[in-house]
Amino acid sequence: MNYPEFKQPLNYGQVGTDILAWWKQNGIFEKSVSTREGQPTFVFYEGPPSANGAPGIHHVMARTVKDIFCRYQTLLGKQVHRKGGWDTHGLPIELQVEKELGITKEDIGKKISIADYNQRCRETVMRFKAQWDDLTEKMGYWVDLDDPYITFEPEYIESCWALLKKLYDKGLLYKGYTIQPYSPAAGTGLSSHELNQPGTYRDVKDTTVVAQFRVKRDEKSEMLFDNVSLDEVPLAQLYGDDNAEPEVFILAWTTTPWTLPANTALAVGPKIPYALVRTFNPYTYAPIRVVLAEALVSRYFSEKGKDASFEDFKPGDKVLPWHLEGSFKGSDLVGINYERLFDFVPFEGQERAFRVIPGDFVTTEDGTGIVHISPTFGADDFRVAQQNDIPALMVLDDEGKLGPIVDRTGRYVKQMGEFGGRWVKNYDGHDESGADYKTLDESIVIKMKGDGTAFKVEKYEHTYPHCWRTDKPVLYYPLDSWFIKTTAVKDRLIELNKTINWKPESTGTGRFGNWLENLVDWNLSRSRYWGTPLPIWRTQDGTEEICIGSIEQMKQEIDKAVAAKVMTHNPYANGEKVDLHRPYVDDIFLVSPGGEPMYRETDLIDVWFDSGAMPYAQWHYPIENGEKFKQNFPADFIAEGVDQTRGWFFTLHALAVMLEDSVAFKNVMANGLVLDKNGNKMSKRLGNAVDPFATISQFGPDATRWYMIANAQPWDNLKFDLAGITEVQRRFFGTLFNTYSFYALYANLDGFQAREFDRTPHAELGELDRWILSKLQSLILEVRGHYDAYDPTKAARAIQDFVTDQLSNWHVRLSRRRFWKGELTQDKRAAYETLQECLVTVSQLMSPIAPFFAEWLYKNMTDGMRAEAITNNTPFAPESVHLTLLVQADEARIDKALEERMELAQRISSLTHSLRKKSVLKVRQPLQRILVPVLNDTTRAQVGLVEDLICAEVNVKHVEFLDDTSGVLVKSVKPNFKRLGQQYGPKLKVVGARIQQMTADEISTLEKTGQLTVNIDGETYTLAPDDVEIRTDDLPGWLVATDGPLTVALDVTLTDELRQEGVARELVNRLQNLRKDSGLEVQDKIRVTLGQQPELQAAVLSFGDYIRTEVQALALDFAADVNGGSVLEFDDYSVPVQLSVAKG
RNA sequence: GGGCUUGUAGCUCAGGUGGUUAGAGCGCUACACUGAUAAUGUAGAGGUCCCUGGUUCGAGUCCAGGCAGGCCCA
Repeated sequence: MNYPEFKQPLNYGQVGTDILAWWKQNGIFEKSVSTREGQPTFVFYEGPPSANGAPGIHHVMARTVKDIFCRYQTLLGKQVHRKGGWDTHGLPIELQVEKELGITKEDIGKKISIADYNQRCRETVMRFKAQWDDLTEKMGYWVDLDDPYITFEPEYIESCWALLKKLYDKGLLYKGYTIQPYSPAAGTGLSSHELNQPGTYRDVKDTTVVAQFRVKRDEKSEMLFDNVSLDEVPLAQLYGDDNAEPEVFILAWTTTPWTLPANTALAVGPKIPYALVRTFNPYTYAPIRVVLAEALVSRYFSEKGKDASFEDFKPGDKVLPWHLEGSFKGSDLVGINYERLFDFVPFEGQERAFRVIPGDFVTTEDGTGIVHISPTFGADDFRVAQQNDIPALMVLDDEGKLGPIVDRTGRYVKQMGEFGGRWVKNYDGHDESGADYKTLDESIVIKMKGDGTAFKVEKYEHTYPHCWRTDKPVLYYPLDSWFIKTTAVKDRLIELNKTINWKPESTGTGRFGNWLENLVDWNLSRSRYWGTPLPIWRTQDGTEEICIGSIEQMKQEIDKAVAAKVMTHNPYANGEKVDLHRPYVDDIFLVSPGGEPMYRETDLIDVWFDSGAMPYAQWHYPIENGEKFKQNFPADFIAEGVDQTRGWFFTLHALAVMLEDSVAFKNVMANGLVLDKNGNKMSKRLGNAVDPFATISQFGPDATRWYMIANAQPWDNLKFDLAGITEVQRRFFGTLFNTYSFYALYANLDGFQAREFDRTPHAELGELDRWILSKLQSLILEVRGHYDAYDPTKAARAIQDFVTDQLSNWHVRLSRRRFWKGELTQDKRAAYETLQECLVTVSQLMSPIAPFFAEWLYKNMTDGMRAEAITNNTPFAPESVHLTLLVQADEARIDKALEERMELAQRISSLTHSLRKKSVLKVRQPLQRILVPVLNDTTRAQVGLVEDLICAEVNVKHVEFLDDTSGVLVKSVKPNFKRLGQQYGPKLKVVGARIQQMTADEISTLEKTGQLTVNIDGETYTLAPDDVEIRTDDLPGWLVATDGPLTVALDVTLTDELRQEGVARELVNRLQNLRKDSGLEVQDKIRVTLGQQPELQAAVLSFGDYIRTEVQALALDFAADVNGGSVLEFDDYSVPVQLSVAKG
């Protein structure tokens, strides 16, 4: 047996495990890399997963995408190394350990030593490694698991240090501050995780104020002044001076009045409309004009006061008269200068501050639509201030350091005049019960009321975060942080990003591009324990510091420190193993050039630095392996979830640009999410998570992968439905399996073994074979194109369509008779060769997506020719499809005309089936002819070439063409709107209507003379043949079916001969069923005896040979009494039958 | 709130540069076909192409504004 045969249905899960075992035994993955030694490389970076949780089905998705392109490039002959990696640091691991130990961050270093704690983290982080490795294998993801990079290893951390030092030496690493949640009572910063603890957000009642910021009149703000409505004479009188104009104020609301002295800017929404309103201050009754969002005017001004008399207004009146004087877009207001509200402390940045700036976070939900910005007390404020070059208001403390106007205990600094030393909130628990007690906020607004800078003061209840330990309100406060100055290379980041091929493109230009446009410096600091420590040591006063770039350098510095008696001894003096984690690095003290001791800055760095450093650190570069690094940088391809856009994708890009002035990757695919079948996020809690292991073992890895890729583009979210896998399995894999089984069954019967080169010359092949081979070449071109463009979905769909619709359902179906009959003729040989070529090529094309099944198919198809191939070193010499070189399309074999006429054959067949159905004539009943109207010779010739195929498919004797000369064609005409529209524009309607009314004579004139002049409403139009589409969709007296320009009529006349042939076919069908039911093998010969029945006997008389050949009967007789056999059921009668196997 | 993205049949998805009658598969119904077939064929039912405006002779497609879902960021 040349080709293995399998029982239906195939167990696809078993195929997966069998092939996997075979791969392992034969080291196929290793060979897929080693056999490409010396070839051009395709560099792939594995984004390291974290093994502290079990893998989910979405990991199958992400890794399938990675695998596809690595395998594809291997098929193209490139060498693709795939070093695996593990991401091992970070907050999720720490939180998991805290949870398991039942401790909080506060307990670390107290209840548990940092050393023990980090040891726990180290053990926890690889907990699910075995499961991950298992999934990797079972899903067929080829990645090198034997030598992965692990981010907690000393070499890896050392590389990170070396890179940090490079950045430091370039001046890109600096200490600054960010605004973070801070608990003054506890004296500590709070992580967002701590802030998300239940109960931290509580309702509080605060004193709020709408503050008035006085606009400076200058060129920029002139528009707010020059459109005073001068016709309102009484106003001028009211101010007592014809030239006097009320001052203009910008209104801004705050729930934290104590931040107002730190105000340095006001933010408006660029697209928001704003209003200029004339009115009075409700506390001082001074005439004023104010700016606020148009949408919020009604919140501050009553309907009653609208355009009310300004003359009649008296101090003390409840209703403020107001008048709308102008409106502006936020963008018009940007750049306006205003006066500082409080000036307790000197401020050097004066001239750059106190400006109106745009802010993307501004809304008209509450307040005034204008946001007060104090860069030292709000994260948004800080960011937007930085982007607009607005300085923060800082004061010098006793030690000469700059700081905010609030100290770390939560009090105003003493320079704050009458408010100096006061608590911003009640952080010390002082007594608030006195009748005269005023909070700082209250004191401030009272002062503002007097100054005429408060427009509205009210108590307001809102939710505000509180420290989970002290129950005191959180302060957003500037805290020290180390930064990488990514803004310094912003332009280069943007420029190089434009050279990256993003899939989908919008993620690169939109999500990532916009992020780069609004870049702020990368905050590296994390106050945690399990991670890469910041390698910076500083003196107490911060004037001297050193950045360590290697273990060697650290040891040398330690020696210096020992010499200077800063350290007692060098713990690594005798070659002890170095652990660069805390607490060990914290116990190292260095000495400054000035002789001062230096202490390590206690921060860890952002784990994203770890993963972004992977192109370098995976090789322990730049400490060593410079050559290896060069060969593997940058990556040709990476792929991760779209959620990595500002994570891994960014850190890779940022580090590559800063360190190498290069991109880190040339092609990147950002894949979407895997949702449940209802479009909801999968989660263990909801119980809708799909278990990848169960899925793979039930459906096999190939159907799972194929479904995920074929169903939706990888960058779209996938609604994961197991029913979809079943469908893929049945429709695609089932069909492909059946096609193979069919081939194997008959090839084995004939003892046929395909050979690589001894084949029927292409020119000698029949239409059907040349057609499918032409389609196959087209498919190769198409699929290669899709893979090259990183579009695996289109590749999968094209392969699927070819296999099910073209190969199985047309080529094989129409070729069946060629396989059934007799000897191994030249035509039969050609049929085998053609099918063999299609199947092997499909196995190659599909192998990146369905690696196991493709392997199964390839091996079944080619194992029999392997020995010869190896001897001659020909394309099928490799034992695995994944070691082959992807076949090139032979474009000489693409015959578009042939593909077109086969499509005509398919459509005509379909129409004929439809007509049979309408006439209730089963396909088994032969009919004389079908009629096909043709209006040009090309179509006629095309259809003529496939006439035999059509006849066989729809069981008619011939195709008859009807042309103009037949005189029976009825033509109709349809306007060609595209052409007519371009030509006639608005007149298309009347022209189109006129065309649809064309008479047969007019059509004929147009056809013969090439033009037709028509008159519509007195205007003359000359029509050309291209302006219309002429078709014949009616044949009087015939039942017709049409499909676009194609029309088919069926001659339903039945002659006696046709009837008899129909009966003969029925008989064949019954006998074949009987053979099958009796369990006979395909090649068994039989003898048949039938009961006497006139119609059958007549049919056998005429078609005996045909029947005997079909059912492989040596004898076919009638007898009066047939007993003990079966009964054949026909439409109107039953006939007993006796069937026996003919020996010999 | 911002950026990006998705919205077409019960479900999953196609629908270059606008062209009048919007398709496929699955599912459903009916009939047929079947010596490779858990396949296949034919027919039927099933659509406010998310909504509202606009541009145009003509909009699923282009523009503007919304609505709803998703991701990331605040």
